[in-house]
Amino acid sequence: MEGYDKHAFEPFAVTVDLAVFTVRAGALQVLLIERGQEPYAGCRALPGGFVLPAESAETAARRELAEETGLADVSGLHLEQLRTYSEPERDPRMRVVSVAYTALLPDPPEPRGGGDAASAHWLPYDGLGPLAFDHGRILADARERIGAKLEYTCLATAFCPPEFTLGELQQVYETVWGAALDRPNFRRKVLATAGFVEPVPGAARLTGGRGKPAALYRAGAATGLHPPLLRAAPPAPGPAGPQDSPGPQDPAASSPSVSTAASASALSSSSKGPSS
Amino acid sequence: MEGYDKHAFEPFAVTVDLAVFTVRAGALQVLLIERGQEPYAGCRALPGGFVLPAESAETAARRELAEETGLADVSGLHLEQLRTYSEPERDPRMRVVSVAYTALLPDPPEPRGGGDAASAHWLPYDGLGPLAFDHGRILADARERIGAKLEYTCLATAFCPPEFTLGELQQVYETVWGAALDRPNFRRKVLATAGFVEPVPGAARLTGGRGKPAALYRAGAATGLHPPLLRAAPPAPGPAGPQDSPGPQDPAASSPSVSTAASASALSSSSKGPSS
DNA sequence: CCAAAAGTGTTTTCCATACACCCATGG
DNA sequence: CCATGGGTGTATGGAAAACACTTTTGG
Repeated sequence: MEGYDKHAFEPFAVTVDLAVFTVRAGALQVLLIERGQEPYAGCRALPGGFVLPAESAETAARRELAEETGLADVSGLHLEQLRTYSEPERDPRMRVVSVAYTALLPDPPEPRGGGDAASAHWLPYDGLGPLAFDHGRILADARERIGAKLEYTCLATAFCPPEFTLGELQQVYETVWGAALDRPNFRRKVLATAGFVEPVPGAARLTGGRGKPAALYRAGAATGLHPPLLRAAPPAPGPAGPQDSPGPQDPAASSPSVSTAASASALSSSSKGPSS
Repeated sequence: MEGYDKHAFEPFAVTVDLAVFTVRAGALQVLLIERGQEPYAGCRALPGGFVLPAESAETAARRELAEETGLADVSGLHLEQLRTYSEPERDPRMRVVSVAYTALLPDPPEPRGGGDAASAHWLPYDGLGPLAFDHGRILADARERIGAKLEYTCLATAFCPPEFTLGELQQVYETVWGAALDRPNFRRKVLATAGFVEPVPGAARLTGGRGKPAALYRAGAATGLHPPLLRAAPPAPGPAGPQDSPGPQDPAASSPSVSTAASASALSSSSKGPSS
């Protein structure tokens, strides 16, 4: 195993797959493309592409993110490695090892990308049908991780524009967790955590309609939340599980290795009413 | 990017690297090999090897784990994907993308592997010198993850033999976190968390010497800890950071992409007194 | 004036901490 | 009988959940 030989191994293709999320219209939405080519033609799939010889997977992911979203500047967006998927049969054509990334965007991104031939669409996460390859599992893994990271990191601000109200931040939590939070307590918790958010010197802003204008905040310098902001009890280990949050789709299944054991509980939109 | 062509890309080698930890003699120890070949010859490195054409990275990691530890049965050991390292220059010879895994072993594993030519050794994590390639960073990432996961998962039992005492479990926490815990409170917390540990019907056991015999426990079915078992405040965000836990070595650096902003705080062994 | 959303205050409950203390064993 | 480690009990402080209440806007 120490003897390197460029031809001792079959060529592996290395790609990146992107699970790009945003919160809009009170729903968690995902950026998906529709495949044209044959393996899974017509199916929805995660955006992605090859890692070029001179770039890291991280660089490739950010490049693809720019191409697929059509955004000019993606340097400020949250992009984070999820994990790597390497099952030998995950692509029927050849051996493809894919490094999956999760990206988080604030609400107002361009609805569809323009860089590529395959058009990308924002679709609500709940009620998605099966995806191409093992992308359903990748997406489910990404979604689970986001929900978990909201508990103990300041990640939620990545879903918000540069300046936001605490109400918007709370909506991010409520949308991702699928549970209502007590506003006074949420407020206290966020403000008590040093470096989570910081007030903007400017004045207050209307919320778009009736209601008292809300103060504006910026994301702070902190990345971790100590102590964490806990939700009820998502990982119901075994019995007696009154499921709450939308356990949305369970497309290309496979059992997660770490296993939260809490599988889907279809209570969102029972059948798929997607493109409306 | 949709047009597949087996020759459109330069061949990537895909490998696995293993960060294998154990707790022995009150210290966190790591399994390392000493390189014979030239790039970084004589340097310590993580065990690892190529992913074979027909296997997944996970399978390759478990195979390497068996080879390097010399253990006959590694099926019960905790093995978990850490992340993938893909910087173009991480191996001077060619393009190597490496999927890193973290493995946790109970105390009494064979001290060194026998499968491979390169002999593996257990070495205390604190006070290590620089490692080959970017393995120093990989190891640091793995170590950080372990410390964090002890807080909100039942991972600690992976460091323990099939049957263990609460004192042993507590020692795992204290060793990994580098902080003393209050025994009565630790005990209550662990026993109050359903599914963390379960008592063994058999009788009590001596602790090896003086002291009251301790009850034996087994790992339970739960994977997550709700609520978590928090330590003091590891990620000091920016200013005014009275560092506590040993920020051990910071070998082959590079700035982490996700960045906890809290970089190493050399207070363990001030300078590097490595190979002693 | 009413609805809706922001923001403040208060009470209650629970949990983590910090101890004091008893039990069982080896020397 | 004393040191050592296992195990139990208990008081106290602080934070989180629950909820009543005021403020400020638009219709």
